[in-house]
Amino acid sequence: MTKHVLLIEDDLQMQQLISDYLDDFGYVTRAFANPKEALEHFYDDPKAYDVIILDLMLPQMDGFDVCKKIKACHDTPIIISSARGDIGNKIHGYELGVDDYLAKPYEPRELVLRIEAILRRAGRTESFQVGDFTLDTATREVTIEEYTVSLTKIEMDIFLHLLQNRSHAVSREQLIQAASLPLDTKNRTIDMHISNLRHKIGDDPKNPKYIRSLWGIGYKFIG
Amino acid sequence: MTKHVLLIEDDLQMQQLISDYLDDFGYVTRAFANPKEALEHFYDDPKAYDVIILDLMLPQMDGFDVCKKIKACHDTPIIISSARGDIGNKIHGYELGVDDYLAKPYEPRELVLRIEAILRRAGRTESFQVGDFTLDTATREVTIEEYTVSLTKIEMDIFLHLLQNRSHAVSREQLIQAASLPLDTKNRTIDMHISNLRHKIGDDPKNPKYIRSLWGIGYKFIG
DNA sequence: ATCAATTGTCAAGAAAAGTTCAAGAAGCAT
DNA sequence: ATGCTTCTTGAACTTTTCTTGACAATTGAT
Repeated sequence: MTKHVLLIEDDLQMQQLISDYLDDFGYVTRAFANPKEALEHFYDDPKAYDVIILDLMLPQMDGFDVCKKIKACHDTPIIISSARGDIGNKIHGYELGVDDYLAKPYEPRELVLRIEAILRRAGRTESFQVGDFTLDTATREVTIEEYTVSLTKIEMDIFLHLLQNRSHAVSREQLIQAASLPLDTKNRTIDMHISNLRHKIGDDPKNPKYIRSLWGIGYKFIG
Repeated sequence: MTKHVLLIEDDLQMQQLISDYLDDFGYVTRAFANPKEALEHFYDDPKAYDVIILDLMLPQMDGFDVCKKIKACHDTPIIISSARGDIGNKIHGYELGVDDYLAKPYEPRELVLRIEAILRRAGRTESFQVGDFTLDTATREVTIEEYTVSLTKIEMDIFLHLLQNRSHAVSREQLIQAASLPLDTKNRTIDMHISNLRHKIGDDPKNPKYIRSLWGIGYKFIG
């Protein structure tokens, strides 16, 4: 299931950078420089976004006000992205129900990690369907035609990443990242997880219905 | 397709380490310790490199200046590699259109991941059309009129090179280079790849629709 | 027409990448 | 601790891809 990010950031270059980066990780980002517009858009469908990234330094409106208004309407996770100088306001942020905090400048990768952490935290009891599968990220159970199996954490992470990029090639490196494994993890390890995963969802590598091996490239979920 | 990396790094040991590591992943790295020389080389052919890795702490020139000059000339992705102490300058970097950051010391593996992410972002040319064909370089699949075949890496490299030079003669030596094969590869090997390729795309050497043999010269893609 | 050079394809074996086993390590719950 | 599950990885095994010699077919030159 593709995750949607609402980005409220007035620095257009920063906006672009983050959008592109998140894009690489399979997120769909909608960005606004103007908080009023962002809020208007948010009100249209408060459940549309999985996480909101909010810059505190905004024109027209105080970032805290934006935060309050969002939280008053729907409990979408918020990550505050603010200049280092505003760090003093950190506590303040948490009081508003902010879920995480990043001081600029930060590494785009760091942001992705935070988002993932929050989504994992927030992704309670949420079960959704993709193709033949019904996945429950909370219990890590996958149901396929009346038949339910439980995946391990790593298997679930890998499965989700394959699903998020279905009909696209996914390298082992990407999967290592997606499952937050150490960077020096061997390829064999991924193969093994794929093997176990295939076994659990009843797939056959020689004649794959779901996960296809791409020689010298990685794997792909057949969409 | 081999990716080229321009490495600007004054620590020679670091330079060697990174070069070697990237080499393992199939990148061709050109390294400079001196930013002026690097820039001169860059100006020679600004499109020659797919990504530039730039150390901020350089002799003779400020890293930011290098960055600006590069970006002013051509929008090659830049990854800044800086000592942890310089992190404070990060925001400055973003303003310069830097694409990603790495704080030293870092794992070479991490660098490879960043490069791949950036190339993925930059190389969104993933799927494109040429004549009757739709090629997907990510999955190495070629579609021709509803019919899809997957090529091997070498076949894809050869096919791309033929396509890039369509209606021009291409020698076997060129194809050997294009597919990064050893220089002493026999001609028969290329013929065989061509044969397999023809078979996959449904071409007949005696009556070629796509790949024509040029006696004593090589092959050419009929445009 | 004859001949040498070049090309097409087969088939065999080498090399590379993928799959799985199995054993031990690491993590977790009781 | 103890037992259970999960994770990791080398090694064995399988499959795919690559390479190349062999030989027939084709081409161009004489």
